[in-house]
Amino acid sequence: MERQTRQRAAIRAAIAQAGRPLLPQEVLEQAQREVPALGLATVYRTLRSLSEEGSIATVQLPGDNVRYEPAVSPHHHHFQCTDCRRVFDVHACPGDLQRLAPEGFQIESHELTLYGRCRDCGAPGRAQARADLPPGSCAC
Amino acid sequence: MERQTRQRAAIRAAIAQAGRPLLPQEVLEQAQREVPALGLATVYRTLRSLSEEGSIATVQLPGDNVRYEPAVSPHHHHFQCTDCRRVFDVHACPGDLQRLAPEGFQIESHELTLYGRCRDCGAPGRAQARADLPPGSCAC
DNA sequence: TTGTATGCAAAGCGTTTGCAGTGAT
DNA sequence: ATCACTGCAAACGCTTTGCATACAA
Repeated sequence: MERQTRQRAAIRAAIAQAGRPLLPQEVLEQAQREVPALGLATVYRTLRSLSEEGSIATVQLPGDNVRYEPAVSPHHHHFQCTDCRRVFDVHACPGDLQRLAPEGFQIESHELTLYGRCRDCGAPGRAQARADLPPGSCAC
Repeated sequence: MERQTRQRAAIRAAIAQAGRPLLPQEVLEQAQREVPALGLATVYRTLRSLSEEGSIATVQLPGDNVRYEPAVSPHHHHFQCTDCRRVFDVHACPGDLQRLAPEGFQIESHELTLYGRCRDCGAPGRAQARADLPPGSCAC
């Protein structure tokens, strides 16, 4: 059975209070304010077990490391800022994606990631967007 | 300037003839049938330069390693079979995604990945889907 | 007391880089 | 003859694992 430890509580709290999906390293830094001796291996082990028990959800963005967020929202997508790289929840969904599938392909689920400028970073100016994010710009 | 080598030709050919996005390791194995002494580092370096010059495109699926495909289609998405893990192009796009963004967020591009059963694998039966793919099933 | 959880360090895995030798121009 | 390209091995960043210790239960 699971044991209640200071480390586990700190990790839970870090994710619950972040307001956005966190990288394991970010979870570590946040949780260390509570438990300074906390190790990264413990963070990874705890994130895995919390994820398996359904307490937290993984956020997988194309070409980026896994992030974790509270497992509250039923279905949503994500927005990543091309400038500050932070990730935000998007509580909307295009819906009806089965129509996009080729003949004979049955869709069970989907992942959508939006890229652009977040509210803080504003429109692209002298500080241009990092070039190492997915292109995919289209007029759709 | 760029030089034409057997290695580069073999790598180009591997991607051009694959018919689906390939992992670097798959590119290596295919290209080694032409140039047995080919090294993985050369594959990575060549994939990068071909990608930068626009000859090939990167395919980044959430939580999976980068794949490469010919840079032909202008804008499309991908379908990954939850059974055989293969990736297929989807030449369709939901479009008009700006409406999904929160106030103040400007969308520049997007990535969409569809998951389900490909034509070959059919509906889920006794051979159940691998559990290590993104969930995200919804009624949208 | 018992055994899970922890911290540290080492190992894995995919990818990148340093360097000397190879080969296209 | 140049100098970009190649192969090998070492280095890297992120994640996982081995092992002895710490601490909930």
